[in-house]
Amino acid sequence: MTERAETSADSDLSLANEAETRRSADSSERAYNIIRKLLVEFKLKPGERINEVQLSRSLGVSRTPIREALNRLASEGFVSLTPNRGFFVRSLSTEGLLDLYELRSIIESAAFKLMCERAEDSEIDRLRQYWEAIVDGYRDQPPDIILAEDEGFHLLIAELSGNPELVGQLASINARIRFIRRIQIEHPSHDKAQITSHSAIVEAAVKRDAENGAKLLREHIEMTVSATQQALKDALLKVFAPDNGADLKRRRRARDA
Amino acid sequence: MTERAETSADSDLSLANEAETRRSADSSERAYNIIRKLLVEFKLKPGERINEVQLSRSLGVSRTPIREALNRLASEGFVSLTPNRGFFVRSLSTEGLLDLYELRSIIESAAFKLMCERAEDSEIDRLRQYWEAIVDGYRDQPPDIILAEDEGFHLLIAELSGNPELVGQLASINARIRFIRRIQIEHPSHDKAQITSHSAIVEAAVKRDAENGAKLLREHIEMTVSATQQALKDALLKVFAPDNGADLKRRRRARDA
DNA sequence: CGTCAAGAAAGTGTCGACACTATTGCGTTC
DNA sequence: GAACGCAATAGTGTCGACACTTTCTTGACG
Repeated sequence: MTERAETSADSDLSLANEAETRRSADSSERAYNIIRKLLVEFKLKPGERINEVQLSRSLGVSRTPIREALNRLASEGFVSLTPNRGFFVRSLSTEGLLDLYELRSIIESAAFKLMCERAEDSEIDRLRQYWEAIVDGYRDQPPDIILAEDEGFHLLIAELSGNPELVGQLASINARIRFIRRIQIEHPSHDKAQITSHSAIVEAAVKRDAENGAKLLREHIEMTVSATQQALKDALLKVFAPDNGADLKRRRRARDA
Repeated sequence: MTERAETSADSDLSLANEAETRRSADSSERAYNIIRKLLVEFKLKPGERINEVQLSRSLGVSRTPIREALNRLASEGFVSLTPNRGFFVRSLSTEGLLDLYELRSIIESAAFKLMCERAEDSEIDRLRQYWEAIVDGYRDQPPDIILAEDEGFHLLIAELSGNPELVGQLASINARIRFIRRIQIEHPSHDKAQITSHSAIVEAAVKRDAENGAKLLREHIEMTVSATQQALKDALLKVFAPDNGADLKRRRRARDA
């Protein structure tokens, strides 16, 4: 069932981020990317136990790189490890997602303030340029591109804060909520508001209006949260009831610690 | 040199935290704790390459659990992995430390605000009780206890924020700066200010004065930063020049990306 | 005397195998 | 017929070995 992971998955996945520790095109790295993709696309379902042997067979490598990848994913919060029972897919319950968005909001607004204090004028201008370069065709891009551009925008703010730890944190959060953001982006209702938000944020940055910009960011992120809840329900429904979307009452999955 | 890791290290290390994924008393977990202890105590020196075979010999296990532990530590930022060259101890340069403290400050003040908004009265009271229970003997405890109590205090605030992601982040940050905090605690100059800080923070919590409490926390943390810089210098000196503390000019270590 | 190259040594990345733990299925007993 | 325990199965945790890469050593050449 989880067999036959698409083998072309190792290339296009790491769109944007991960300012962390880098690796090469090892088996281990490849496994990490593929498994993470399986996770964010719900090919591996929330709450499910991960069978290392199956995975190693379907990826064509031994269990060692699989386990290394899973350990890494456990540190990043994608999966959890119960001692002699194995790795489990951590189900992002609704609250879990909201917690993540809240953390993101905290970090981003803090990053914005720091950027206002510290960044060079030329750097602020880079942010402006970045946004202006993509704003025109923004709505017309495919979802993956929109997502990458959006993440890039926010990551750039984090970078201009001058604190690499913030960048790392944000990148890690992004990876965990990427799947839901992609779903959201496909609800076209949101794009317009997103564009005006970003423009307003850039404007605040140019003025170095830390308070207002931070507030805009908070609102920008929190605005998406309600839509997120619906998107999450849709996603879970799609996962647990791929065809018959009828009896959604009985689907009481997504229970997590 | 790094041989003979103290074998009694697996018990007392995990003082406080790690609300993350849990494991058992596996070899892997044991290795993780021991290696992390070696790292925070500078037994493994910043910038140094970590020899897996040596480590596995000195811990009496094979390389597999060693590598799992190192992967975990890499995700947490303690070490870095260069593809075919191995794991390296990430040297916490001065800026790196300041970045971490800044992140900590951001998260803690945000947590305080959220706690003020959300926590039950009884929970706030738990914070008050926690602090009152330890404040009397605070100064007289051994450093490790003081450190654990201090971390516990701040972690409790994070818990009362109601956002487990904040707890996890803070726990992870704590682990990375623990070594320097321990050194700081041994400079007795600081205790007094710390005690009054904590008391003031509790007071603000009881009044649910989010703004003031967050400000106090920021100051409380930033206050330690200048002391931290000196403490870091001392620590590095001790590490790289264990006996002859004379020519500190030539020690140009702690260079990091 | 310094530079470079080839070979030797050391070290990482991955594998298959085995021991031990958890789980499942079956038969026994009340 | 249900609960319990026991055996069989499935799955994780760890090991030692080997291939391949990097690093060090040695020796030849300019």
